[in-house]
Amino acid sequence: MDVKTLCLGLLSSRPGSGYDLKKEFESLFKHFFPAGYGSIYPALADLTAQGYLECEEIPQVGKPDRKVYEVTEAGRRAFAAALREAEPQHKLRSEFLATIYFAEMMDGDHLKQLLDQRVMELTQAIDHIEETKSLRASEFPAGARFVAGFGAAVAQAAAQYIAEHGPELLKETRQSQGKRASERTSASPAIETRL
Amino acid sequence: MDVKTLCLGLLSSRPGSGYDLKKEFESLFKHFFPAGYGSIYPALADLTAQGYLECEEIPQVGKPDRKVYEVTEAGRRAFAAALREAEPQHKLRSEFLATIYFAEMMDGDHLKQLLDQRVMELTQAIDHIEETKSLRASEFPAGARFVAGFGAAVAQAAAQYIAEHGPELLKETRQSQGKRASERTSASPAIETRL
DNA sequence: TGCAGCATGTAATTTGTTACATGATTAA
DNA sequence: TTAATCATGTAACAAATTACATGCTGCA
Repeated sequence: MDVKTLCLGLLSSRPGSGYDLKKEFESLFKHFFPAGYGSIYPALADLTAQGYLECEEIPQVGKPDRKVYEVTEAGRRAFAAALREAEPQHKLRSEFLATIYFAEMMDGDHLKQLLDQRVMELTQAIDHIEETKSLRASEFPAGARFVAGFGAAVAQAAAQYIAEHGPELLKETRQSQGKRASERTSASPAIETRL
Repeated sequence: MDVKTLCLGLLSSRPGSGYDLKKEFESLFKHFFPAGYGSIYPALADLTAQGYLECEEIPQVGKPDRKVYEVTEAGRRAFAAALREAEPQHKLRSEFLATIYFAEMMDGDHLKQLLDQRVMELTQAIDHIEETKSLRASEFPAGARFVAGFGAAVAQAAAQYIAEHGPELLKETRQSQGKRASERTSASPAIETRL
């Protein structure tokens, strides 16, 4: 399951352009399957070359022709097959957690800032989900509702965990900070930060 | 924050080989920052070339020399800087959610199987976290505890959500399945499944 | 006898991100 | 006048995954 397959799936409900798809990705998949133009446009070109999409070019003034893609019968079958076959992965790559793992090597202010930041992002994600739900209320099928609810529930749990355990972490690391400060060698300015 | 940086960070606590690091990744970062040998070995080579690590080769019989890496002072500073600079991302790519989004196009049995599978994986993840905690109880610093707790809390919430809302989803899609079956065109066998 | 664990690495491939390239319209 | 929206794409780059390549030891 990649961006290509997802484009095909979205176009199975209704035809649309690459630009439209990008917006769908933003509103529907933003938090668990983001995609940029750089993935979407090539995906559409590939799918068309494979005969899974057909493209109608609608001339426009002042902007590039709008290319509206529509699924072919073969495309529909291919997508159904992809859904059937899928052994769907759930891949997380969290620099946030990786950083926090090293909390004891960080200074307290920075750590606090990271935690606050993350809570804010989670809150925003929840708001975004609610917003999408209400904007699209009329056309929100069961799968979409489930997924949106899932995202909100998980984000809620994450935010709650940070709120509950963040202060504790801050306290614990501040103490080891103190210890470390006295052990500290000389100050070391101007370090390149990129490895 | 990439595999390279993380290797440096892990080696800041204690020296070790690529093989050792792989095991650390498995026990500590498995669920939010997995890494294979294919990323770790090149990372160690790069870090050594940059002067952030030093390598001691310990001859062994029957197996390749064990290469034990140790952080240099420059490496320590570089890692501290990386922690300071980081604007850590939290990236999720869930084929699972993407697939579920299209629940209505799937058959009920398959959908149920996907949900059950996911719950099982989440349960396993929670078990794995508990196991790691108890195995390493003695050397589990504040950051590690926070991260482990975070993972468990979020996985718990996810499993709970599926348990609570899965049946509902199954019911809703089974109905539209019925509708769809009557609308269905001809049977279509032997479809290539890879796009 | 066979598998898991120890131990290293390279190379090809896949996938996606970021930057580049262009340019009109409309609302604040 | 400045930013956002509409609208398309390519090319270079980054990063990680997968497959390949090798081979001993110890346990069941």
